[in-house]
Amino acid sequence: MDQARKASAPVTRVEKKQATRQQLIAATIEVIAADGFADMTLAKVSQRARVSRGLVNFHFTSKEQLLVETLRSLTEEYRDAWRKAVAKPKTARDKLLALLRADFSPKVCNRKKIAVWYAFWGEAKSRPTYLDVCAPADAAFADMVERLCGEVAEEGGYPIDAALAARGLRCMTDGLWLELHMTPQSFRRDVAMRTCLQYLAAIFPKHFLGSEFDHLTAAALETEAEA
Amino acid sequence: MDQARKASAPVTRVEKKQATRQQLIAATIEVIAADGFADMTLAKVSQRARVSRGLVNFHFTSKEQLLVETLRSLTEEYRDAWRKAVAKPKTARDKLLALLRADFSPKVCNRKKIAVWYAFWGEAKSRPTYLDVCAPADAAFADMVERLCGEVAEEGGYPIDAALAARGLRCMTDGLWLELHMTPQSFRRDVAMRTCLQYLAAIFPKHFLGSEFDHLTAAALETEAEA
DNA sequence: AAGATTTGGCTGAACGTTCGTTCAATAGAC
DNA sequence: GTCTATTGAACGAACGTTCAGCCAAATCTT
Repeated sequence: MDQARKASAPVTRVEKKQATRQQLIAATIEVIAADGFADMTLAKVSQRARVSRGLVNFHFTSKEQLLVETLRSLTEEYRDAWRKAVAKPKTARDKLLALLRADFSPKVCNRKKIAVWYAFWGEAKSRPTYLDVCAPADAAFADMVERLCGEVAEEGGYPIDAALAARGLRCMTDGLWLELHMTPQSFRRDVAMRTCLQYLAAIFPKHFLGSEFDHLTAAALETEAEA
Repeated sequence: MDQARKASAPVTRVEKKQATRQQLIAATIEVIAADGFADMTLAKVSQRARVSRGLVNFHFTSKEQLLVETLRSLTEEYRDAWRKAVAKPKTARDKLLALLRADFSPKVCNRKKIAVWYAFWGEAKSRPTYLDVCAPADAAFADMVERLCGEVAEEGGYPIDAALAARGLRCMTDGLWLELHMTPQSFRRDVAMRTCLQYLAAIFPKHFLGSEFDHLTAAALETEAEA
């Protein structure tokens, strides 16, 4: 039954439906990144997705739900990224490094998606639905960072508060995302990584004080695929 | 000519005009904090400011300019706050501490105003006018933090990159603001302060490793005047 | 000093536009 | 032939903006 189908060309109806649905979400991300949350319009979304004006209300019950599903898509992509990153390494130290690398990887950390994240965050207080979508994932991420910092702290016997250290690291990465959003010309991935690494090296010197800095100027971090 | 006038009751026409202008900006902040940027409406603003519907277009040429002036007001208030904080202490160490205390003071760091900040940041990419308003002030703040970190680093002869340390501190405070915005129930001023202080103590141990932590649990930090 | 006149902040209704949503008609996959 | 994803026109609501009129403060006149 299951023939060999490429992901590029959906043939069955349910596949096609799911494809256009994803297409609409992708178009929503592009429109928000380009025009902002307030000027995001279903007409613009349908135009960018190359579909008719009324199709959005067929796939999504309302504009609001399209936005919720867009945020859900972003949240899941981010969660999958850091879960995959943290799965490979063995030690807590290397897991933390992988987490940072994932946080600044071009797939999740590019101007377009950061703009959409901040657009949603800007509306978060007035629309609790958005919080319901991403809060569990954010809490899971915070737990993971705190657990890893706790392990490293225990290993090294550092006289610091691991919860505070984890909070500081999370907030620092969020702030670095903000720098990419507001002053992209002054943002560089390797600088962002080194900023976090200097912090980690200061609180966990035995684990992070080393030649790690040299690796991160490598060209691998500089490839900026804004797709 | 100049009679003794209280600031509470403007009598002359120009005073009254300036007062209602400020009233409209204050109402704008409240509406954005309550309903979000996308649902902010001139009707809501005029209703909250207790003025008629068409008055906004008398004081401001358009809705867009009302928003720009609101952001300008917010930016100047924040700039004045950290300038005043940094003026009193003598040493770079104490100036940094005062900067942090100002950053988390209830006057600038409360749910309402943080929500408005993030609302504007969410629209920053698509409306460069907003960036023009706050970019100079942000740059001045960044310069100040970097200068102070540089002084402390030189004093202590710490083997770290002062620019990276300053960037890390700025991003950490921005991220802590985001925490207040997204998960206000898990935010506490003293915890935010301690998060930053643990960072400073780690990179500048001779300057910030001390009994500073105890002070910050004082009730003075806990007074949350969300006005 | 007091009335007369001008000035300017302020009102609220009206207008034109834009947006989200609905729905009958259509075309292509099953 | 049936079902369903898709179209595009149409509708109603909501929004930003405009404007003629109003009233009190400021200025001028006597």
